[in-house]
Amino acid sequence: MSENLEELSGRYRDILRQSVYLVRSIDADGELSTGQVSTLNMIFVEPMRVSAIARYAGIKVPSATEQVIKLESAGMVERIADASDARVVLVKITAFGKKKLAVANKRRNANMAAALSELTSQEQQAVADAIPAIAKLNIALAARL
Amino acid sequence: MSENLEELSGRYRDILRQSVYLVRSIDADGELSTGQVSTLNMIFVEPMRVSAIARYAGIKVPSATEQVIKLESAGMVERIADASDARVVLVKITAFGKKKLAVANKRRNANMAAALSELTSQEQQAVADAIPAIAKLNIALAARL
DNA sequence: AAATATTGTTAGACTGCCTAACTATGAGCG
DNA sequence: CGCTCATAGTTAGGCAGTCTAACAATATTT
Repeated sequence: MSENLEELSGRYRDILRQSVYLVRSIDADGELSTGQVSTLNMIFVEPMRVSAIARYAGIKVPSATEQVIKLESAGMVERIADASDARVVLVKITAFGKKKLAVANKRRNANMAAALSELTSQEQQAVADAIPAIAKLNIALAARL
Repeated sequence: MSENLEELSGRYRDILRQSVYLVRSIDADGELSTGQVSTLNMIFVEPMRVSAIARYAGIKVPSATEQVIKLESAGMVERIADASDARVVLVKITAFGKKKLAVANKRRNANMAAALSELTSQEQQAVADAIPAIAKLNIALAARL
């Protein structure tokens, strides 16, 4: 089993690396970068701290600050104060940001759906079945950081 | 079906985005960057052209040239001429490069294998089963570029 | 009240990607 | 043959996104 896991690790890492480049390339010509879409998705429901954004995005706080500044100057988020702690900056999505995000998500999902449609239904099912396992795998990976 | 695909697209993109930052973070403290490991893996068996490296890595030729130059100055690859076409540069891994790659791969695979070992065998199987489908999906994505 | 910790920003540097322009070689065609 | 066009790779310059280190402002602890 241990040997199988080593081998599976290698193959999974390969496919993942490939996916990364492809998704980045395909998303490249949009108005919003991948990181911006992630950030907007994160704060869609409720405002988040800069530090929380950094943690969830897997980047350091100064990098998150930068992203937020860019989004703010584009009018897609606003920085609001936290009532209970004056050090904290809460990042809130604006109506304009929601609109932009919807467009970006739609385009990205359409691209992915078009690619998925070229798979057989068995293959689509295999991808769908793997998602919960990958989610769990990601939690295990995150714990190793 | 179309609606299912949209939904699957969103979920798959989410999980992928998450995976990307996790793998990047986990691999970060090694001596070789992710891109360098990819390149060395590609040319492990036989030398490849710069253009082929670029294509497989999903980057442009000048970026591949850059990577190759770095690997060359680190002594991990050498550039050799193609006998049948003087324009072509073949990139060949050196013994030192193989050694470095083995270390990097071992560490990366160990990290991944440790995470995979926390999954049930059904979940591991689901990941393994999805890999061919994702490979095909990636080809479909690549065709949209 | 003072020392320490936390939150976020600023400054400066680095990596890795891009496009555009260039050199050198090969291929097609009169 | 020699001209034109295509292909392979490099060089140059620029940009986005990340990092660490140092800082300011506020909270918490002692």
